[in-house]
Amino acid sequence: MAITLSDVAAKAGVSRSAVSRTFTEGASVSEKTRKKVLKAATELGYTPNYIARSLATQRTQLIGVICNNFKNPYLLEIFELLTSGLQARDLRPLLVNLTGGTDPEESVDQLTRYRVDAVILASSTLPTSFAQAFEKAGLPCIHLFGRAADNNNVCVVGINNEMGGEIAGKSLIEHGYQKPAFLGGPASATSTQDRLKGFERGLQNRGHSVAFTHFADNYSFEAGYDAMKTLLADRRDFDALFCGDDIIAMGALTAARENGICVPDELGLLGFNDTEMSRWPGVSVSTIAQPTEDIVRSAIELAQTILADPSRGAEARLYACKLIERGTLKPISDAKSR
Amino acid sequence: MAITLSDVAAKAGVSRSAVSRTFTEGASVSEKTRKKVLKAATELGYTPNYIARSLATQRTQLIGVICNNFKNPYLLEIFELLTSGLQARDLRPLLVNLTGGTDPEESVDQLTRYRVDAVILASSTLPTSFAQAFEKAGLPCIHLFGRAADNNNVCVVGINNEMGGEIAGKSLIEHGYQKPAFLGGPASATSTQDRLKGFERGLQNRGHSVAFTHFADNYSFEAGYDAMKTLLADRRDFDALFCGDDIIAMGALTAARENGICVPDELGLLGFNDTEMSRWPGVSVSTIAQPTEDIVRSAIELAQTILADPSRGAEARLYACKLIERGTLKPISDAKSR
DNA sequence: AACCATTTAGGAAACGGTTGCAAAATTATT
DNA sequence: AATAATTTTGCAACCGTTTCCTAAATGGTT
Repeated sequence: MAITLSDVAAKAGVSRSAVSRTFTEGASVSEKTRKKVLKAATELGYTPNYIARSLATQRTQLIGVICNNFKNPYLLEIFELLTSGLQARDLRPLLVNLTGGTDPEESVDQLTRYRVDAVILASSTLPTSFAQAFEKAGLPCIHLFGRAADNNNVCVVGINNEMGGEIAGKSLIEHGYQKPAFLGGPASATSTQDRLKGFERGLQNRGHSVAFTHFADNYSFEAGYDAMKTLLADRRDFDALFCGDDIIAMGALTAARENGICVPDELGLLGFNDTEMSRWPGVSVSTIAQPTEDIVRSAIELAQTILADPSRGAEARLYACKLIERGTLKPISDAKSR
Repeated sequence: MAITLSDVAAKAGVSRSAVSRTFTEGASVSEKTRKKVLKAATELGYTPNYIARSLATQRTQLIGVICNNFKNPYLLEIFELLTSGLQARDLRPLLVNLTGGTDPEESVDQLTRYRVDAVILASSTLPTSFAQAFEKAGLPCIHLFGRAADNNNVCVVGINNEMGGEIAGKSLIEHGYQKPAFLGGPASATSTQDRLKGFERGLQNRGHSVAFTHFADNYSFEAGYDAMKTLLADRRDFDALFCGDDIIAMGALTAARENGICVPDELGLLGFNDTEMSRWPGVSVSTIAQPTEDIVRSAIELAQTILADPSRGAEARLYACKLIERGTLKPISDAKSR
């Protein structure tokens, strides 16, 4: 039923090689035969079979994309960039959802079977060992938003989370808060760990320290909301909260308002990621922005580079992040801070 | 470098067929050879090559998934269900992002090249002609949340949008609103068109009519917010608003509050989809729920059924939807309505 | 017109599996 | 123990491409 190369070759009166070449970028065919082939191909309605091609070329143009948090709208922004970026380069995303069973072996197998050219790990909560499992299996892996440990051999594209935390700490103090606390994502997430570390440093540099640390169960509204409720029920003493993600900040903000707490006067709130939601009128949470677009683009480019030259070593590309001031921070006091 | 079937066969001292059979569900191999093969395979670290297998079997186990609105968090809920549902059945989603250039031909080509077994069109805004383009190309297509036109030959799994609209109309009246208006998604979306139709009918049945209709540019917070701002600036006369989606309702709600309008007393608000966000404390928008989980599961099952029996005709599976009462509708007046 | 340098074309062997078929091995039946 | 029925095995062809290699065609020089 399906039209193949041979059908086109027969109809055009040329060899199969000739047909193959017309559909291969940069192959040598005369203008005359190309015309003939193209004509026959459109008449027959031929579409090249990339599965067969992949078998012959040992390249699938498939990129495995691994995700594990579908509760965070930020993922959607990443998806949008990732999918459009990949397909603009003639690559196709093959999705793996890790929610539920987080077994590296299983997902490695899934993707190896399809011989994906590379894997993009789109998660800040997975340990570096996860990415290494892919490398070990011979799959080039790029850990998007991962931690750039110095001893490992896997590519990372993201930000310096410690720096992000430091900026957060510095900013809260500058905006006149005295007892800043930390509400991270899950304690096991490297992003949370690193942001906390930087946060502590940022506060110490200014002679302060973190009031307390608390971890939400995951990066979601609900987790942020519940965590804040707990903090308030426990009557914890704090006047500012650095949250591990905008969605957590959003949950915390809602809980705070429900308890009649005035943001930003009684409580300063800082999120992370500068998601679209944080910009919404009526929400307007101040946040630490990472250049998501640059990061995703860079990751895709890096993937291509590695494919072109597999001997290339691992590389970390870390971008700077910056404070975005919105409604959940009180204005910097006229004292000569800064 | 990569281990192949032949390597395993050689090591195990059996034929290539024997190895193939051990890795094929339900093929005939003796326990003895299976053991030998498995042993050799694990020692060598063999992983079957699904690309090669696909070429031989004419089945890729790939399902094309097409999306076009990454601004709506509802999509994330769908993704979660879709990806986990597919991989539970040993199918893999191959993503196509339609945002930007919405060219059917192009995406048909992309997916035909990879010989996906079927296509799931996850969008309520695309015309039915889009789905038909896939069918014409020989790709079984399931239009998730699509319109079930009676004359077409493509599968649809979703809800009866007219019925959803009718429930909305009925509910607004029952809750005591007098001048209900309609704020849909883009006017070109079949879901919006059908919901409007049902809405009008629902109102008429109770002796009312729609105050006016307005269409947001797309299914997004921003579009809902902007639309509401326009309506308010124009001093439109309405006391209830049926929105085409929760995210639009959310934008509208925010705009209304900014203008000091009291919801639900001065303005009733009704969303659609019962998204997680609509349940958030502090948001709590009343909404029309569709059984998303059932719908997605059903779509996947239908895909499998069609694959098993390609001669099967098109089929529409429409689910009922229902009102979820939350904070944006005033309580039903003690008058004897209902 | 004869020669050489370049392009272009075709044949055939991969790529890594599956599967129909016939032969071999096993098990069941008498 | 011989035979029949059944299961297991291996061979070889095939799935739809690419690509190396050699041969043919083309074009440019003298």
